[in-house]
Amino acid sequence: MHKKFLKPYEASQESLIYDEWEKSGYFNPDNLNGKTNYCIVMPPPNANGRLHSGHGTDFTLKDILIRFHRMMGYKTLLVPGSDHAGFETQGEYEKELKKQGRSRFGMKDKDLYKEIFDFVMSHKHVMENDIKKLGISCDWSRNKFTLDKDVISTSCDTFIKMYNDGFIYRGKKCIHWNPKFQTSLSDIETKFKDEKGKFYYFKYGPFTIGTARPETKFADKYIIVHPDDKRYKQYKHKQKFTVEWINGPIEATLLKDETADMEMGSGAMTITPWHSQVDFELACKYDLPVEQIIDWDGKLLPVAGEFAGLKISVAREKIVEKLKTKGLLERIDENYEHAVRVCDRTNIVIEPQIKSQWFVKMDKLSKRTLDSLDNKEYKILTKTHEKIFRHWMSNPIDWNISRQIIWGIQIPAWFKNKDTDKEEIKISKEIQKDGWVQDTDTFDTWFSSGHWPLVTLGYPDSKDMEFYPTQVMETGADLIFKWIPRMIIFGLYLKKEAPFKDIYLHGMTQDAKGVKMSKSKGNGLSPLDLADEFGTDATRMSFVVATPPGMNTILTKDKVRAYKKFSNKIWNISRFVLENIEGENFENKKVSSLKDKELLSNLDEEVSFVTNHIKKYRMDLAAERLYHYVWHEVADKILEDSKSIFRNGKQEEKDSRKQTLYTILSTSLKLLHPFTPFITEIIWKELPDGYMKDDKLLMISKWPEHEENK
RNA sequence: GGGCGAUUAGCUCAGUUGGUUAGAGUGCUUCGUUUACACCGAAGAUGUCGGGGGUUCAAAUCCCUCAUCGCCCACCA
Repeated sequence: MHKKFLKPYEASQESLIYDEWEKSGYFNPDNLNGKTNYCIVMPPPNANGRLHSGHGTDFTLKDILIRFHRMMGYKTLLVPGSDHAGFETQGEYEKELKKQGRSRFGMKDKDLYKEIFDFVMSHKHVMENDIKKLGISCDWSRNKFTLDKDVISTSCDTFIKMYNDGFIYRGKKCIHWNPKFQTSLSDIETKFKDEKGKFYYFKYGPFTIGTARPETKFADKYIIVHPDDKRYKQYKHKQKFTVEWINGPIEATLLKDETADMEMGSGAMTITPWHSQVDFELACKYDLPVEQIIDWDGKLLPVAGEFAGLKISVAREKIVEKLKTKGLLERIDENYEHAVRVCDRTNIVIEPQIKSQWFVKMDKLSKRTLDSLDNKEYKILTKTHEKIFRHWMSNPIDWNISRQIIWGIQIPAWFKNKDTDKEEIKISKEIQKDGWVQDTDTFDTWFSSGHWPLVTLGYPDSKDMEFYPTQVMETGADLIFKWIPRMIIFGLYLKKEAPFKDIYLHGMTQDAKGVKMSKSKGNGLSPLDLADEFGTDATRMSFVVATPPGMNTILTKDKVRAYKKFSNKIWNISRFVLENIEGENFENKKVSSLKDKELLSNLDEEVSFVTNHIKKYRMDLAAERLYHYVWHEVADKILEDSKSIFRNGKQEEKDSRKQTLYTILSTSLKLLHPFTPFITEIIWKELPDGYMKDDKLLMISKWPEHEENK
């Protein structure tokens, strides 16, 4: 009797195995004998966060592919890494600062960067332990962080190369400016606040225009009405008018555009492109001049005439007063409710301003990406996603890569007389003296993470570049137009080759109500909690089964619980088989019974099915098939049948069956290993040496032989 | 506003290119403890495959339409 197997299965035994795998060195391809490379790069999770169920699905699928190919004899590499997660982490750290009664405003950028860096480094191991807990067989000796020196250096090199090749230019964009703290803010650093205010109606030539911000209107020269608005039918698009305005007569032009809201006020509005996102877009559409009215401190510029230098809050009433005197004020709506954009943390009202930002020209790069797809240099596995991808890439707009945060890679651009007519630019990674000031903006996170397959493999000259291009990029479907195109673009641009051969996108993980799991909704199921409660193997199974490529999956505890029972089943099958083959020597015996030959032939079919489906990225179907084979065939039928043979059969029948059971068990363990690595490795230790046990570690034992196209 | 997808047993979902009697898990009913396992086994009940129309010898599967839900992107659509 096997003493150890008298105990029931407990998932807690899993924790001992990962160390053993890691110490064996076989996560590192340098220690594998295979000739053909098989490499997958893991999308980097937030270094400062925990893994969520999306990562669970993500990493489990990759690990299945890696473990399968390792057993198939490939030289496999799964590269781990972590992301600095710009916005999110800076926000987290600001909360931390708040607890200490401090604020990022007033801090030097460099000091803040250093503090966040140390903060993240001290938390990174938590997320990494999460990956280990899920049993992911990645090579930790190649671990990467998105702010490692070489990543920064490579991203900057690409920026410089693209600038010199004419792919990068400086263009204007409307940003959120905090005038008190003299900084621009990202979208998520701002929020809307409902406010009750006044809405003014002024005479503007033959029109009545409505506005909540009279102080911005000095240089407004364009009136917008809806093309279908019957009130303005008699006027023509681009018709000119001379109108009396705040500081005397000006020439105004009428534009008919659908942006105008007929329901709002009089249906006519004037635009102030420098201080409004929507107006700026209109100005770009019609190629209108844009003029700054309010300076960076929130005071009026000389264009305001007698009001120049006044704070906008003071100026407003005075301007209304003047217009009233001139007889241009029609009426004031006192109860105007609207949402004002304010700084998320300081509640300071945001002043939209136009600032120059860096853009990447996308037309040629996108076209090249599509050409490469047409030439089948890489494949997108699901047709739906290929359609979305093609559509997106066929209509590229230029990519704004400037971000107004500190926690990122600072753009290697230097200025003299920035944002003036005399602006001078120098692009360089080196520190510049003589009055040159570096751009305070950082790269959009996708700019640096677009280099991920390159930098994780040590681009440009590391030996690891032999793993480039990688085999497959497997990630959440939401990244089809964020990350995937960027990686392909940079791969093609720098290395003349797409960074992966296949693109496999899994869906989003949803809760029981079909809502996407996310931190903000608080409906997530932590894969770590699930692993604690039901075991990692069960959790992995639940991530895989019923998760076909591209489809959303719903994760519930009931599902995981079902696979915990499955783990128990595997354990007890093994217990039964091991107890019955105890002390047998299989070397010279053959399977003699016809029934047993049939069982082994059925087993071959399982091997073929599982193998071929993993190759086709249908891990979901492979896992489901294994589940049914192991439970309802092996346990329910074969084991039950064996009991009567062992009780009443002839010696020859018994021997034949024992041999058959051992073959079925060892083969099943191999087939199951990529899906449920822990329990299979634990049981593998108990198999008698020799015969089917070709290596001490199941992880690197040989995948069962199979027929190719069954 | 635009795009994409889903709708199959009480619940959560499979169903690969159309092809016998539509399948799993979970839940439910009855029975059962014999060489692993009660985290078990055996047997069973449950479905107008969202509604309507079309193509076909044949539709859960292909086409059209309506309804409901979800996801993504919002100067790209």
